[in-house]
Amino acid sequence: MIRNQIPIALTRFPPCEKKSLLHLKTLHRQSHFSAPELCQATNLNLLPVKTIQSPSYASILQGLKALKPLQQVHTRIITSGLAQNIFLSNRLMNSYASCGVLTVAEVIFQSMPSKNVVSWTILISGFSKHEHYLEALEIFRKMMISGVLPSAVTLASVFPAFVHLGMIKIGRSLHGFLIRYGLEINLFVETSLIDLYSKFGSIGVARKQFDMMVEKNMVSWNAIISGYSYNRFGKEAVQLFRMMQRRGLMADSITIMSLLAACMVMVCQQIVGLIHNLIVKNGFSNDMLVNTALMENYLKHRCINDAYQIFREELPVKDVVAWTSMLVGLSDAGYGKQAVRIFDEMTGTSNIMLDHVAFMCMLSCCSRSGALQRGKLVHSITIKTSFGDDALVGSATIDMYSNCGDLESAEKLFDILEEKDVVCWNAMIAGYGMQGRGDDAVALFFQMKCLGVLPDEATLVSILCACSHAGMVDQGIKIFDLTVKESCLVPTLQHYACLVDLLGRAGRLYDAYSLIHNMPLEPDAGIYGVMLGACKVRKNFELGTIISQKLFELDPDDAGYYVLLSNMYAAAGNWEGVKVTRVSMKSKGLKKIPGLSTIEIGREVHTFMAGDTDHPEYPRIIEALKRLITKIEAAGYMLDTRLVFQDLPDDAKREIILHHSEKLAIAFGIMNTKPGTTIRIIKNLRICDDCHIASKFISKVEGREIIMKDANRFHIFKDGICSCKDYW
DNA sequence: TTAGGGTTAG
Repeated sequence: MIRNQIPIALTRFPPCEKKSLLHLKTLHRQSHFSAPELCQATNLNLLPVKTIQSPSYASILQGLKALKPLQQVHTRIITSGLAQNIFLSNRLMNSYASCGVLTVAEVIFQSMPSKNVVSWTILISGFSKHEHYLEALEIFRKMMISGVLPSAVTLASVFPAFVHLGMIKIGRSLHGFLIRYGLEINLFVETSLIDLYSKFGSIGVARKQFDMMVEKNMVSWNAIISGYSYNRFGKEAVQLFRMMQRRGLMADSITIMSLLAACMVMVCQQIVGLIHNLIVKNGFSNDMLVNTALMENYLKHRCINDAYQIFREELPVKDVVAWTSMLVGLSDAGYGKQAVRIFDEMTGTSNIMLDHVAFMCMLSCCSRSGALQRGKLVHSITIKTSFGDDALVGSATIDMYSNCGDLESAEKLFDILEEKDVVCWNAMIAGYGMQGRGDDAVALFFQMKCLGVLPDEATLVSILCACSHAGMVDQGIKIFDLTVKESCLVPTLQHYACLVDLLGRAGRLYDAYSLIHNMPLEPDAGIYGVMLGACKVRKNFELGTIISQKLFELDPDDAGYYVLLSNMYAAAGNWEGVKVTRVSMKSKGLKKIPGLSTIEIGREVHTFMAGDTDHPEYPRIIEALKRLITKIEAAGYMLDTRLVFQDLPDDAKREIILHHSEKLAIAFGIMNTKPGTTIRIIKNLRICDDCHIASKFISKVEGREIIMKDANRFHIFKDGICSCKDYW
């Protein structure tokens, strides 16, 4: 209604521009007129230059957010000789900054004969809002040097920059500055401080700040709720939300996003449903961001149908984040096949603007599932879209090749990648490590250090694992000591677990045991688990029994440790021990994780489980496997029934061993690939001893290279020999 | 001033 009055208003106030513009300004506030429309309506170019005074320009500029009319007004201001006006220059800068044209804003700033605190603040806020944090801080620094006292608004504008750059000390000292100058009583500044402290992990200080605030608005409530979510205090975030509701405030989309982030760190599916109701009730069902976050929650809680419902129906327009979230969510929740479908849609259509995060996630999915062909496809797309030069995407690609066992491609890429970050080096070191190439891993580690790249926690894990798999005990210990001494790296439990593994695997069980007792950290179940594994490999059943007792005290609900102990008893022929362990496992309702082997044939990923007859080609696979076993038996393979850790008749044991998932996958691979083709298999657990022996024979009689990745490392079987040299 | 997807090991 009001919109229609504008042309009439113009005809009514033709020459008296000041009055008309003031009237237009009022109309503009009421009518939400867009800036270009308003500018056109004022018909600037038809009015004589001198008739427009600076307050009118200031009014026009206030609502101006489109570049073209802004440039027109700017030209007019210059020709009117008003360019030196500090008030108008500030407004101009503000408008250019809002349009994202920071360079012009900066030029105006530089050309101003005198600047006030508002001029500085506008420029700082402009850079900060457009995520140019370093530039924002540099201008702030110059402002302080020139002796201009920042206002509360200036500080509220620089705080986000400190937060994003993780500059905790300066942020805190500025808080002190605020108090000294009595600037802290400002809603904006106080809210910025809540965000600053919670992002720096001081949620208690943030909460104090929040409680102290006399005036609170929606944004302050959102800041503290998101602060709790960010610090993984899901329950507290929800509690504060309830408090907010009791004060009569309605949740906006930001509140809901923060609550959904809180649910991601809680194991409480019910709350997700409640928030879903809130979304519908408060009218956010069409919000893409809210829907994406809700979908992630359903995936996290494995409510896959609800997630699909949102993805397919509530998100008619999906951006790259929605696609990436769906892919990662499905993959993390263990829905591999569904994840592959999303993956294919992402690579198969040009409608999705893939970005570097999407590529990284896609490569990570391929890496985890060993899908080399799909990984190669993503690599080729990154090259075509010039994302290949990105250090982060490059790292993810190297990791994908390393994890899929294609070290040659990993090396090639590693050599040509110009910007190598620490993750790149880690991925390559881990790649060598997983294939037992300890010398190469160590050489690369020292090369990295020579080039000045600082090793991080993951580097140390990777290099220690590499030494462990290669049996390089002394070298590993030396690197551990050196790294801890030279860098500020504080070793974690994971690092000690690697050391225990390094010693234990090499048979130095008592050194490993003494390390557990003497290390500066309290040992956890993970460390004892590694130790138990070493006892099993080294057949030290006495020590193994002691360790397992400790383990069951610390983590009584992990089925893996029971299986390990039971297998150890079985290997020693202690069937009573096996029985007791199995019964105790059953009484706790614990189930062994089934062994799974996957193989990629063409673009299909096939998964096999021992004794699982679901595969459509199962009868053919079994026939092929039988023929294969006869062939390797003729070559000297002898099936060892002692490896079945259950008290069963020999025939039954033979059946079990013959139907292990690794063997099914190998037989299927041979059936479906041309002679001579390399067979790549991924197993989720440690490869079984019999399958290890059988694979060596198969590689020889079939003339095939078999690359098998198990939970620990790669085994490359060729001509009857395994790359691990039977040390794993 | 508050809010979405993030590569490395095990």
